[in-house]
Amino acid sequence: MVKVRFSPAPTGSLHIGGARTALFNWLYARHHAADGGVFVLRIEDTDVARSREEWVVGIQDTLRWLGLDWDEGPYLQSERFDLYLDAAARLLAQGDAYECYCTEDEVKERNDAAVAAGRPPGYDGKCRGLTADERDALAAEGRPRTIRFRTPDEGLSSFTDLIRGEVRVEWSLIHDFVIVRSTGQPIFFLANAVDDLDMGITHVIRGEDLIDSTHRVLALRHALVGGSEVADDPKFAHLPLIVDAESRAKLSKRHGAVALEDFVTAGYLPEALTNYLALLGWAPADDGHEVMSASELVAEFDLDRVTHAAAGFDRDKLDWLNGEWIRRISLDDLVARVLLMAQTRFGADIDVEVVAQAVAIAQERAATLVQIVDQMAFLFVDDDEFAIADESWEKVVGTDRIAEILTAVIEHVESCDWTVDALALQPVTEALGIKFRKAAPAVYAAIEGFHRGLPLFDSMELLGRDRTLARLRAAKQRLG
RNA sequence: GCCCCCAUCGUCUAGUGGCCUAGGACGCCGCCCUUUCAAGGCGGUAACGGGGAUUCGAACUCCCCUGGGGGCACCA
Repeated sequence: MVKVRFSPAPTGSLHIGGARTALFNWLYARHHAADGGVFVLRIEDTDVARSREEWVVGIQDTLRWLGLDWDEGPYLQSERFDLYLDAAARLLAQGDAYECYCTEDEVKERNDAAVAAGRPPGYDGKCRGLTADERDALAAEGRPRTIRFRTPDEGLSSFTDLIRGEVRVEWSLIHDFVIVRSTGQPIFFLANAVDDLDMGITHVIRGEDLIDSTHRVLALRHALVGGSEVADDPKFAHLPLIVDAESRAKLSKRHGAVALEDFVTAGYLPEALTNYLALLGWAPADDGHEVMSASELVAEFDLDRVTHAAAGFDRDKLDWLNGEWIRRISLDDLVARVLLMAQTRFGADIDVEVVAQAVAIAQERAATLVQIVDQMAFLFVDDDEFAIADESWEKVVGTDRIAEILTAVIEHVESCDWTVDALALQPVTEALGIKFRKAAPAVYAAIEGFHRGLPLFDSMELLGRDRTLARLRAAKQRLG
């Protein structure tokens, strides 16, 4: 039996790290389809103040875009508060939890004092031994009340991580923690423990940043179950974190895109993203083949090949993989994906046939969808709005004998029969004694607006003779 | 400060005591192809953090150091 869950907090859009966690869960579930292989989506929105409906929706959209379909859910923890509060009441009755009347500020103050005195921070257990009368008195003062879980004072907490092996820590280092806020809302640890139990989760696959919280969740689970039914504990697998390849620091906006949505708009394919993300912290047994489809990944994925060290996110390799995937999907498929972007950018009325032809040429050379759209832009810009990019114009002006070249090319295009053969410009510049490779950037820029882009023949054909001529003349005129 | 985790080319990684004069991929460099640039083909550069120990033999096992990361909330 295999049942996993991806449980994001809807406090922002799905980012690279979350997507990788979701992917590994999904891969694991699908790989173990024969054993049930259920993938659950659970939204952990217990922090009502920070959670937002739009993120709940956005995360699902992104998961769908990635092709990660779930079998159960989405469950919203905000709709299951009763369950958690019942559990808290039981823990209270069992004596595994107690009511705490310390305010947030007081706890913080005592914490700071402890640190200043060289003692470790953490709740000091002040309210642990409160009598019923003392509690009533504190409540009568109108003090806020939280519920804290009572952790053992000594001994060792340990669990076996599928990736890291035995993980142990001293209980004395884990202080009593809040499981129900003063607002009456449950906290992550509680909801997490209750739900994993209730939903019968068998494997918890998540980021390494959560490894230390595992002890607390497990203690809660055991208290809830009554005794330590360790045999029924889910198996844990903590994935290495994804960091910025350059700085080795946690991935953040400073290092470029981190939200999956940004990669969508930047023109990456879900096939490439899942492929790349899978390779971050995992490698197939035969690491000679890296371009892998989702189904290949599913077939080969397993937790025992997950690496241990933090993985650096390398945009260059993603770009390469994306190009590989652009070349692998069918032309029709690629056209469909590019069309939407192109229409948004150039207008809904653009000629689909022209788009299709441009895509066909770009497919074998581009790295991203945006690059493809960029490269066809010259076809959809009105001639009176067409302008050569500054960067390219500088190159043009810097070209030797540029006026001569443009003049010769214009004359040639005017007099040729506008057939593929007649479009050959190489002899034109060579008649001037100039190698075409020297003259090329200027001609490209004049016609495509950029000194790098689609092949010249095709571009001229797609543009048509009149517009080609108009642009060449405009470039010559701009030279003065 | 305390606790935990981690450590092979710039990056992702293969490697589980001899097959390693350490393999692949991205990047980078060079060449080829070429109506610019790309794409593609071919080739090259480049790593076991340091010190002990175990062993006939260590990238692989153990210890220490160093370095990096994570955690210690009424966030998740």
